[in-house]
Amino acid sequence: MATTGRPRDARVDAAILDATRAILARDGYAGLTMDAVAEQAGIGKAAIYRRHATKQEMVFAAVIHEAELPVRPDTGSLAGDLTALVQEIVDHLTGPAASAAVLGLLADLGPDSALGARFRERFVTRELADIEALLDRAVERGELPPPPSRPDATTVHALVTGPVFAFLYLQRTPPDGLPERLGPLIAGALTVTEGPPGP
Amino acid sequence: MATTGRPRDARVDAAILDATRAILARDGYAGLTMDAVAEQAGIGKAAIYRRHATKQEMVFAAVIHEAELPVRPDTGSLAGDLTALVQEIVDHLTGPAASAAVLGLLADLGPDSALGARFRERFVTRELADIEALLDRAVERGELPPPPSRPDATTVHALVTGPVFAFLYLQRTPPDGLPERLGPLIAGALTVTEGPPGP
Amino acid sequence: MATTGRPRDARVDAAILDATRAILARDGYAGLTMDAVAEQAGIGKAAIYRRHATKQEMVFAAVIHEAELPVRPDTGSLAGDLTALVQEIVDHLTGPAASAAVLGLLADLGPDSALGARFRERFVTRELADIEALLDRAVERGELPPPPSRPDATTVHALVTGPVFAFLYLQRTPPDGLPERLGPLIAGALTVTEGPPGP
Amino acid sequence: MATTGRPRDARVDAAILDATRAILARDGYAGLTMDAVAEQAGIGKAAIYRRHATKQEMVFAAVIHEAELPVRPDTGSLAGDLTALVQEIVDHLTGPAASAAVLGLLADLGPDSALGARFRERFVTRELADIEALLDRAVERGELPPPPSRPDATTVHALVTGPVFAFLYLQRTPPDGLPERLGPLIAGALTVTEGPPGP
DNA sequence: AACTAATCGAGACGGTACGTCCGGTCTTGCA
DNA sequence: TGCAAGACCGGACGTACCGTCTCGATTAGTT
Repeated sequence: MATTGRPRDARVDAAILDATRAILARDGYAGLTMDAVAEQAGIGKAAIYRRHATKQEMVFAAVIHEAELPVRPDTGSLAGDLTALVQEIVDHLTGPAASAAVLGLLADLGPDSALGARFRERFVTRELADIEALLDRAVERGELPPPPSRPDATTVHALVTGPVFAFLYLQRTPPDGLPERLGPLIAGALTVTEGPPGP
Repeated sequence: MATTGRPRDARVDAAILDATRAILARDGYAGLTMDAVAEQAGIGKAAIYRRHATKQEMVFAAVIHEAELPVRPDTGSLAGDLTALVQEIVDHLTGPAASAAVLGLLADLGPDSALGARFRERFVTRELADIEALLDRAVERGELPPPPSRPDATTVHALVTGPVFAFLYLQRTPPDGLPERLGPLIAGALTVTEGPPGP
Repeated sequence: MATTGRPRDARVDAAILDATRAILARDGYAGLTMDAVAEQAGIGKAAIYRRHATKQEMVFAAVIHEAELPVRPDTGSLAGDLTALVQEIVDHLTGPAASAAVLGLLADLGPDSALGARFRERFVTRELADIEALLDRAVERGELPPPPSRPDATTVHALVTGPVFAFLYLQRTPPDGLPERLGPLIAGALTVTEGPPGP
Repeated sequence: MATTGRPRDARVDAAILDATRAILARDGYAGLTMDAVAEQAGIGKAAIYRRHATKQEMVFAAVIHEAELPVRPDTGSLAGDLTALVQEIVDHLTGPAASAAVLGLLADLGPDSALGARFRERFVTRELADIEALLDRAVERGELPPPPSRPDATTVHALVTGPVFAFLYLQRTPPDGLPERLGPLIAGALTVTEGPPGP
């Protein structure tokens, strides 16, 4: 049915996402308006809706999808690897656009939407693979027992991302030095699941 | 200035909060409308705004403020106390109305609003006192070193509430057995703050 | 179902219709925007749609329905009565709002709509009664034969309004002196249907 | 500047005008969309705008310009000539496309546009020449006095087209037998311009 | 018993954002 | 250069929601 036609203008794609991020940083998620995005981007609203079915999709694309996940090198220890992981999550969530958007997005998505699934795929599933590798390295180093005693990747994910969320969005604590404090703490939680190491 | 006039009808107070919870459970936070609450409660919108200045205040009152915080008994161990604390938070957040409202509320409140401060007072400050007592008990038992080496209450709060948020709202994992798994894990994190056990 | 509630504000009704007429006079029917009406009237769009289901209904109410039909006195002759009738139609159609709206309204209405029927009721049916009386007076004076030879009221209506439309909207001729010229002409058409009056 | 290049496809011209007429007949003037015309014609929108500067121009071309004006023979009497003229106008305006378009076009054109002038040229100026001839023939026959007493062509034009418009678009009367009734009536109006027959 | 004053359900109010649609222009690749 | 396809900007559409205001009708407490 669709043959060729005029192709989408890549500059328009970029302008939409840039404007979305700028407005998020300036006015927050609640102050983000489709008309404002269109005006700031210098485009028509139809150009937005041609690309993003809903406001949530657009914000997701601007804030979550665009962010490139960096490689996670082996730091030589479980605590170091976890510190690096926390650092990365903190970096993600403290950007001006992301910090304004994440909660609103999470709230709007709900448990059942298709976009909610994609959101979780990005924020959960994809991290889980990295965490799995991180844990395997710790087992090789002897820091953790081999499976099935080895801690669950899902649990580690919750232990890593959860406190970051709590610090940033519940307590609204500034994130300075957070990774360095959280990383070893979580490593401690994982290495001694059967009680404190007595002599 | 204010003499007497007709007193407020307590049944209206209850009807508003009940309707709010019912609609939250049925339609979620995004589907919650002031007109819908009024209709479902069989009252006028003015009666709502006479009691709650904004939609967020109303939801806060219906979901957060109403819930009575239980007493937290001494379970005899740090891990037990933490398990009980996690259990209570999980209970709070898994009710049909609360689970629908918390994220939306958190997003709408933002870092600066007065209601945001009250929300945090409920969810953070008030918990901090209990956590402080919980930690003191652990010091007395010899499970933790005395201050200043004793872990920070804010950190413990983040370690406790954070993973619960992560499981419920990021991973959308069912909360079965969560407290029993999380409690000891966090206790482990606190008892070995000086790094993993040596070789 | 509907009990009392706050009654509609009559000043809002008037503001809407006034704004409609002002914008019609300034920007024409094509330039008439619901947003512009709302802004000019200093009200919200919802207040308009609460009263008028469509733009056409609103224009109809502003331009057609409001106009009060004057009484039509007996001028003593068929030609005089017809001249007065033409004069009145010309007056109706040369107002700044009406002249801008009538054609657009007529076009938008179409043959089948309910509003089209109301439009015709105003512009046709209601005139027909007056024309009937006018013709009866002419029969009494002996200017016209009694029924069934007496001309049809529908035909007279078309002979009266048609040329006015043609002058105003097809030829765009200024309406100066139109009634004085058209009235006797139509009277002539009616009095000699069987050919010119020969001696 | 303009060289040659690929010549325009005459089948495209026809497809556009056919589609325009079909959609006008099916959906009316208000339902006529440029995209719909392009799709129905199986062509691109650019091909339309290469031929017609605006939607109005296109409709004008499809409905007004295409119609070829027939020759108007001498019927031997003023009433006969006028009947034939009315018949022709009725024929023009009762086609499914024309009847849907004329009012909308007239409304969109307004008094000042260039296309409005062309519309009037077709519907007024061009008829005026024929009416002039028609009147001259009547003068030769002795049915009318010679100029300057002879009726004005513009007036005759309004007397002829006006009632047809009124019957078709105001009253929405079926046009059966209209020319036969209107022709003699207008002839009567013209022959007795000095008032009703005395006693 | 009359008065006062705040409440009640109902719903209109101004403002603002939504997502859709259309007119007229521009840009692809193909012919 | 023409052509089909379709993206582009601008702007109006009619709907929905928030928080406020205004009715007439209660419902106490105060005179």
